[in-house]
Amino acid sequence: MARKPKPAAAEVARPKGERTKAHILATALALFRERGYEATGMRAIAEQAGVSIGNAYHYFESKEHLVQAFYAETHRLHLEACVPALAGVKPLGARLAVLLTTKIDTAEPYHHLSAILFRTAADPKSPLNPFSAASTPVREDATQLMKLVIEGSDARVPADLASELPNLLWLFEMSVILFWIHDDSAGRARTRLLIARSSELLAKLVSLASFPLVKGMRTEMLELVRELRAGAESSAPGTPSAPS
Amino acid sequence: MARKPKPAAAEVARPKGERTKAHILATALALFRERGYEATGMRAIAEQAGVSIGNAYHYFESKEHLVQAFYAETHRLHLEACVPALAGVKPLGARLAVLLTTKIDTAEPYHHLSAILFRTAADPKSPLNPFSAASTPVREDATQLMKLVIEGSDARVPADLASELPNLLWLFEMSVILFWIHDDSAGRARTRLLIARSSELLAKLVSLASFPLVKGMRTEMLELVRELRAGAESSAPGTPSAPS
DNA sequence: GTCTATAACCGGATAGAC
DNA sequence: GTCTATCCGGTTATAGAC
Repeated sequence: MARKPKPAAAEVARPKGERTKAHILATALALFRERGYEATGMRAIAEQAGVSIGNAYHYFESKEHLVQAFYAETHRLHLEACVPALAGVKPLGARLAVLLTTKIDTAEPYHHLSAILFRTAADPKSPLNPFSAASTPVREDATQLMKLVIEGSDARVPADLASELPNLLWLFEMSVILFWIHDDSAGRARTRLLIARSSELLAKLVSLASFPLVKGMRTEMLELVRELRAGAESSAPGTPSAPS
Repeated sequence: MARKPKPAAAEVARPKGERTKAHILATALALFRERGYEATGMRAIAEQAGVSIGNAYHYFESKEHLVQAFYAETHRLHLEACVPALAGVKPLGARLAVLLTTKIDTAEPYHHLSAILFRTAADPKSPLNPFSAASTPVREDATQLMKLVIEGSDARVPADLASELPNLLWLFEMSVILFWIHDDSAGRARTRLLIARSSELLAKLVSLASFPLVKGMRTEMLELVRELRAGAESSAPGTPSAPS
């Protein structure tokens, strides 16, 4: 019953054609970067990678799935840049600004690719959309990082707000990225202005959340968010909510 | 020098092939509604409309442009439903809810088509994206309606906020529509919940905007919005801004 | 110069053999 | 897992008709 003779040790390290997959992805990203997404055909990718079209489709369901794979990679890059940059920074506003700035800096080489990714955000059926089940791991990673930003700060966050804040700030992050995609100013100056100011504003808002005048609204808003999430049974688990 | 003999009166009414264009659009919308966007081919549209493919492309640059044309039409429907429904309603929150509810009700038959439209919102290059120059007239119409909602209410809005509020609330409207697109609950119950509660919350926020604690933030936020718009020279004139 | 039609193109995606 | 051959549908080139 010895099903797998296993030729030698240390062969588990590269599960067969995993190399091929990584190679195709790397080739695709390079070509996207050089020529742009639209101008790069699947035929060109396959040829450059030294495989056939059919083989490329064996590893990636579609051209857009190549972009999704790239998305996972940029998050890794973001993590590497963001976490060290956060060291020693305590105010919430400043930490938020660090997260967002490192985000747009690490993603800069793929500015136009990000637009492709975001294009699918509105399509409920696409597996690439950030609210879909398929994107859950990436979304979780992103909110996890946001949680680190909050908890590492010296801001006092009320308990009820604390549990939702990472999700709410992730939505804010998505908004900033959407703005960035449309931003063609030199050095993305407009996005940087937006980040600097809105981060401070949001931090101030959080610090004000316990004051009597604002507290009622905070409670109402959080209750709404909870109810909306509760209503999402069959739909995607991660629930988008509106800005307040 | 009589350049145009003008055969008879009332011939200016139908400028030639305008009928054909309208007919193609109507046919396309019907087919989209019956079979869905993806499942409806340009060949099928042309055939059903009794024209050739080439002719269809003479009137509409692309399949997506058919969707843009539909968008203009839904706004007309929205207007017809919204304006009468606003009569007699004075509180800002209620008026906002009326605008949003009539919006999703009139657009309901084209729920999945709206997703197609929104898909392009992230693509800076697409003429269909709501922030683009090509979409300016439609966006203006929408903010104009929002202005009517605000000015017809009994809410007291500070002057500096008043000039920006229509634009800000238009962004809010876009967010609600994005939520609606992803909402597959029965009767769009979750979107209706979102509309009812968030409209009230926003109205409350506006009424609080003059209180000392909040006033500073209001000023800062409005200044940021103005600066962002000022920085948008070469880009689209209508500038998206972040939620606060 | 505005409208209409036919035939091809092009590129993403699939079928099925090896 | 890898390939070749093919499909399919949006789009374009181009020529003729009003």
